[in-house]
Amino acid sequence: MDVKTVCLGMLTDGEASGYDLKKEFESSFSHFFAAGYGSIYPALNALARDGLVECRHIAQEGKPDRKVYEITEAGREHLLAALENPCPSHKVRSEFLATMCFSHLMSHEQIETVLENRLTEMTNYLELFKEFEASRMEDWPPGARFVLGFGQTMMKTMREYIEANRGMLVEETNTEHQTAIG
Amino acid sequence: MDVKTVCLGMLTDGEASGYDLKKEFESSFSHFFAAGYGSIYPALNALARDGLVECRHIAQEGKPDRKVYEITEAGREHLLAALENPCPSHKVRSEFLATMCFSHLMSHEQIETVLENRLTEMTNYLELFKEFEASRMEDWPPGARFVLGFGQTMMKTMREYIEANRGMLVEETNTEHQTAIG
DNA sequence: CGCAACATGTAAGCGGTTACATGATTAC
DNA sequence: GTAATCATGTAACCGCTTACATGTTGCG
Repeated sequence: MDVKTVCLGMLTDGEASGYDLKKEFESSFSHFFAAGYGSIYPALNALARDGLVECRHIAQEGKPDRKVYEITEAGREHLLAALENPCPSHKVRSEFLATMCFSHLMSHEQIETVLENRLTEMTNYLELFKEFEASRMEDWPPGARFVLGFGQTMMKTMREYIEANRGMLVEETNTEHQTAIG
Repeated sequence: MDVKTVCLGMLTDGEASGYDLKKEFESSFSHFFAAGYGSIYPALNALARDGLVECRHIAQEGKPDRKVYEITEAGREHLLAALENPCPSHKVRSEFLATMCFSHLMSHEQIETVLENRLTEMTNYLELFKEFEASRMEDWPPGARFVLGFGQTMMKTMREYIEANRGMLVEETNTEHQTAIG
């Protein structure tokens, strides 16, 4: 499933511009699917070219036209076909974990910094999620609530795991870490 | 951090061939960093070209030469520099969660299938992790143990979350799911 | 005065995936 | 016989990231 298909899915919730979709990628989708303007705008153009969405231009003063996209019947069919994949992937790519694999080559200060930064990022996510909960969540489709809860649970678990196990990495007796010279 | 750097890190544990490294990507790294032969072999060639690893050819009968790589002093320095990044990323890309966002467009059977397949994949990971625990884990550096525990905790939590919350997606009263015709 | 938000796009480049190519040995 | 394991690679392709390009409005 690529950016095109996710955009199509977002448009089932109502018409939107590329700018609007970007905000959705940055908010409710941010913890599991990244996309920038460089992917979104070309994706919408391709969807329009293939007749899966229709575009309405809305003129504005001093700004480029707002281009609002609406999913078509063909688009809905295409989306439903994409959703038939029984094994959608769930991939993690973690430089963080790769770094921790080699923590015995790092100083305790370096390790602490990396862990603190990761904890901060997870706290930021949790605060973002809390904002969602504050607003009209009861209108959300069940899937969206499931996905939000999933993200919350994962972030909390990661935070707890790091807090409970950071001692493994820094409280060992080897204050003198191995260096390149070693 | 790219495949090259991770290969370099793996080689701090002792010399290895591309084939060996692939096995490591498929085992202890599988839950957070994917790499196929098409990335690994070119990566090792590039590392050798840049003097970060050295290559020994070992002749074999009826098979291509086994090419065993060893990290160099320059390689160690390069790796340590890479490990200085205080904010290594941790990215999730989940077609699974994207699919669940649109579960209100799917039949209950489809949703169940997707959930079952995801549960199976997590169970497979947990069995893989259990195998690691059975073998000489006490020799592992602390970082590797931390990362294994991290993976176990995440997989267990995901499994529990899905089992506890699948009802959100399929037990609702809307047995008649929305279709493209709707 | 400067920054954030609004709003859309292109183009180069990069990194990784997939498919292809080869071929012996061993175990079932 | 047939599949898996051992063992290395190339090349085309694809999708996404990054940097660039442009310009207004409104807030502090």
